[in-house]
Amino acid sequence: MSSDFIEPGQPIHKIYLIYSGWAFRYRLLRDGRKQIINFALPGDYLGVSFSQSDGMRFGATAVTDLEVGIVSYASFTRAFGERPDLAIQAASVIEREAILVEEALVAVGKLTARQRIAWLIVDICRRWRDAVASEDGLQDFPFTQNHIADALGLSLVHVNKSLRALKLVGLIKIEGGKIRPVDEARLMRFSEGQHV
Amino acid sequence: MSSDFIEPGQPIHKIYLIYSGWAFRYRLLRDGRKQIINFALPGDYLGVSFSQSDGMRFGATAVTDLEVGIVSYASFTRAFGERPDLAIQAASVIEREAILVEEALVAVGKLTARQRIAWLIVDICRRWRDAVASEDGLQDFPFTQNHIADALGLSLVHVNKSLRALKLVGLIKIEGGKIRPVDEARLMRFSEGQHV
DNA sequence: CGGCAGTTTGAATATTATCAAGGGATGTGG
DNA sequence: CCACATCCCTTGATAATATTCAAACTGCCG
Repeated sequence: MSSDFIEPGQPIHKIYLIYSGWAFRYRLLRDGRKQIINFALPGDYLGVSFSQSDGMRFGATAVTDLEVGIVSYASFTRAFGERPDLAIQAASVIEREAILVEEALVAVGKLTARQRIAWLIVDICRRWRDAVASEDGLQDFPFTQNHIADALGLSLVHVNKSLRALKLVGLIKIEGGKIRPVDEARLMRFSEGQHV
Repeated sequence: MSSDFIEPGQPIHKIYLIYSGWAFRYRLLRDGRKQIINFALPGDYLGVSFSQSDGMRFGATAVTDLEVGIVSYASFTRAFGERPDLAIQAASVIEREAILVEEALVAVGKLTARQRIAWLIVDICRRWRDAVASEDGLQDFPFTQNHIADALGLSLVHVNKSLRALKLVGLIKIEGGKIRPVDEARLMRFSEGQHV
């Protein structure tokens, strides 16, 4: 019961647009470990691609219940014949996602465990605000510590200890199992290595 | 004398196509460290983008002497009016690069230092072969250990020690300061965590 | 020759992973 | 309703991995 809706290696046939809920895109290693490439929230697309390949290079898993729009890959491709400007839209989608992945690479490559976690929380909150425009900010941080570990290149145990440390210094709260930033600006500065 | 030809933060005005030579794309952290996002070799584009932004999100540095083709961003944008199919080409360029970055994220997130280095060498060799089609394979691995460190999220010292370890077990050679794979298939298996 | 960029090494330290175990909440079948 | 399983979180101890610091060596070039 892995709630995958895209399986790595499967032929490409659909593009998904998330209406509500959370998901993530991941790649599998040969030994079964997974690296989460990015998290997807309402407004994000999954599966947009111009390159023919044997099958999906990644998998996608639902984290919560999900409402999605689905476009068959065939009609996606066909659409460019009639409305070539759509290609630019699609390219923008790919590019936006690529920028996210680049930022994840910087975080995983250069930041400490605590900074990475801070970065992820801030990034999720910012994207939630941009996409859903709730002035309240993010109500529920929907990921488990295991998700965080798989996304940030850390072990589950170390994620847990780092979260407690962040909580201890007052950068985050954990209420009812849910992570919340206390002061997002401060958390962001911390993730950028400035003293808090 | 940093040989940057794209400066982070500068307004976008040009797209580069590399004819010959090596370069890399990087992001700066606030404390001055840099994360190399990807290496670029002949046939690779730098600066292709559909999203308006205040300035380049990354910098690009020449590693060797470089021959490049340059297209102004204005004419790049204009071209889509006349030849909308070009948008698909450009999107493919962005997507291909995004795939590289995803693979780097997996390597940095999940592999040991030695495996990361092996992965990078194999990746560079493969792309060289695909782009330049020299049956000889890569003559010169053009990067310094510092470049490798900045690309893989490792310290210079650790890169050095890992390289010697790879040399010791016969996975690579270092001749005249140049790194070369001994057996690329074996190196690839090693980077994937299978016993060599 | 002197300087510079790149590489190499050892020692001490810090960060992170692994192993092992247990706790709390939730759900399901008997 | 209880017994059991499962998933997620938590903690401590130990080991592996990587960083930092300091120093020195190399080849090359002006």
